[in-house]
Amino acid sequence: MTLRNPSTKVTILDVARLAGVSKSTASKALNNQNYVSEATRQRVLDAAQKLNFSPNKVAQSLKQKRSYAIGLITDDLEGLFTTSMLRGVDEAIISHNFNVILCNSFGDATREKARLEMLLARQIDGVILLGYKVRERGLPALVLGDVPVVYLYQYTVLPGVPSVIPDDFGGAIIGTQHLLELGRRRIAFVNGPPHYEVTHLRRDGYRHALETAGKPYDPNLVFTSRKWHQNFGYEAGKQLRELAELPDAVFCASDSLAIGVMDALHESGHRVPDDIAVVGFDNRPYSAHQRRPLTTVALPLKAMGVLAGELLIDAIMNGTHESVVHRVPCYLVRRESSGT
Amino acid sequence: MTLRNPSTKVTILDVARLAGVSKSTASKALNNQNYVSEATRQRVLDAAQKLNFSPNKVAQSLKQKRSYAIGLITDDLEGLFTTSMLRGVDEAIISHNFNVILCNSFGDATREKARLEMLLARQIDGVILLGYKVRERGLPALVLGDVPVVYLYQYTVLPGVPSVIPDDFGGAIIGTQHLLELGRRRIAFVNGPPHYEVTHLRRDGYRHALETAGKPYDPNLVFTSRKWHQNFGYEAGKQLRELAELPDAVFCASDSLAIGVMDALHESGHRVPDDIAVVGFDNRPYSAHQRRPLTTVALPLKAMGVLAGELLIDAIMNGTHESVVHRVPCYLVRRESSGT
DNA sequence: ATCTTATTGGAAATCGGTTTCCTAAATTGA
DNA sequence: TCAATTTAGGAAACCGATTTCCAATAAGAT
Repeated sequence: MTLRNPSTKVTILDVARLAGVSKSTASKALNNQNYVSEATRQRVLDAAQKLNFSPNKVAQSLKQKRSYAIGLITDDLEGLFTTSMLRGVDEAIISHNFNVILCNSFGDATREKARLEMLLARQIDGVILLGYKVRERGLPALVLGDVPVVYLYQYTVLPGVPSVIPDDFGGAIIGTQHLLELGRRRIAFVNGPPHYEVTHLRRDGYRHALETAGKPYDPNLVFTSRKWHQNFGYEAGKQLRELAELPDAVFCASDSLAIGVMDALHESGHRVPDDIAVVGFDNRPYSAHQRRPLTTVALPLKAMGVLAGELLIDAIMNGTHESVVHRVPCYLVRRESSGT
Repeated sequence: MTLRNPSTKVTILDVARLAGVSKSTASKALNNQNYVSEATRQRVLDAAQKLNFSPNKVAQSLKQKRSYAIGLITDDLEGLFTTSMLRGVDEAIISHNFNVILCNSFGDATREKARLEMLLARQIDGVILLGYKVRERGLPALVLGDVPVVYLYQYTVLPGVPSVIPDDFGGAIIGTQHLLELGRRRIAFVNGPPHYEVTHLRRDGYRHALETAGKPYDPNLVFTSRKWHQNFGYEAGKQLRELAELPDAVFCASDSLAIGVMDALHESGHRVPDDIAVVGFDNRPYSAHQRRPLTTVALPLKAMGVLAGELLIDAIMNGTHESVVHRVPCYLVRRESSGT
């Protein structure tokens, strides 16, 4: 495709000439500035329209020292969660006429530094650092000037830098309460590996919801699997079904674990949700398409992206930096595995 | 984070002054141009180093009329496939010192046009259109000037525009041959909805591989499901297990279908892969974590992204536009569901 | 009718680089 | 030794906008 498009080459000078005014007047008219009469403004606007004029953003950036672009560095572009957040960020900032410049650092500190430097050379107005892995603290401070930063899906201890993460504790409460409201009495909990912080938060939420409802927290009903994989959920499910008295519900710290648990229950002839209700956590895309579609506590990924984008825009426009950790509430997605 | 970073504000003039030369000489020295003595070049380089100088890309872009940025518009940022391709693109172009500006069009033509115009205003050097949905042909031609375009994961009929798609036909041959090589004789095929082009390509590949091996193509062994979901694979699996003589292998047109099929087989006590081997198509992230990890024909998503990036860079640098459809070969991922 | 004060619009500077063009010095050739 | 050529480096134009500053005109006040 090499079709000539004249509009690409139209400059403000062409518009000015057609309107019979100077470059500066044209600029003022186009930017709704004062000191230009309504009549000439209209002439300029008409001329711009006629020529299909679109200002060269590069030239604008150079003069205004604002590029209307933000950099987004992720350490894992293949991650399942990344994209939803990306989409949220894009949605939030595009409405302010900003754009995202995307980079993948592969979680490598050297590469991350190189990307940051490249982004700064492009005069980006802000940065979102999206990632799972813990970033070496202080690194961005080394490179960044007065460019605001927001951490997404990750904590930071840097002063003046907000971070946006899911409210795992609250999410676990939502999941547990859902089961309680359905009238379930003995609710087991299948947790992920203990070296993740989320596992503690989710278990605490489960416990909190139980105790708030006046139910005792029974450690015998809590299972811990070594990994997040479905296979480990299957193992947990096998343990579960060997309990003297089968619980009437299981809350799992992830969808993959929940699917494994359902698999084990199905194998032993237990019916989901009739005999035992199952609720997961994360809202993975495939969870809707299980034989028994999975009720789950969804991570507010898109909302997190939107919030991160808005925080950044706010910091750029109004200079507001607060090192607050924003925990975005999770929400329940009801499907068949928990009954009705 | 509002730490002051002096390096951001260093201009080439500062470098020139420190080196005791003019702006123009400094520029020539930094860009390895002729007409500058080795001694002064060294002085300039040293000065630049000392001041930690990094040229303002915006200013460079303005003069050079090249932004070293490409636009990538996707119609589905949440799609599971998108990210791997994104990563490939990023990897390919970053090595040429280009960056990706990312936009989501949600498959909406109006929005896509708006994004394209914004990207063009940013003086991007090329565009990758990534998407599932069929794009209204001619649209980009309307907006784009002489900016090269590459279609990714999608055909185009536009002249001079290359597209990069997976080789579904070849992939189906690979999957079928794998089963043949394992000694399987009666190989069934579970296909997706017939209104997709891939379903025909994949079935044709299956058929081609069979016939090349001297095996007859038996329509009774071919099942067509109405949707791609796992549940529809489960239904196909139920039909399959009611055949008078059970096949010793099933090749499925997608991983989700394959997982449903395995589910049905497990339910009726058939063992995978002992009684019947199962191979999927797509290599979805979750396929590795099934109770019986799924052997599958992987879509070369990252490689496709890399190729698209390289084609675009080539078009930008050397002006090579060919409207070729590049079919990138799929590859086999061996796991337990097909045995060893 | 005259002086002041807003309005309006243009000339020129600016952003930070690259590139063209020109001059002075050094080198080469006859 | 002197003209012709190369080489090195600087002055200035340029990319395409915005923005400051200034001048001309119109409006308002006395």
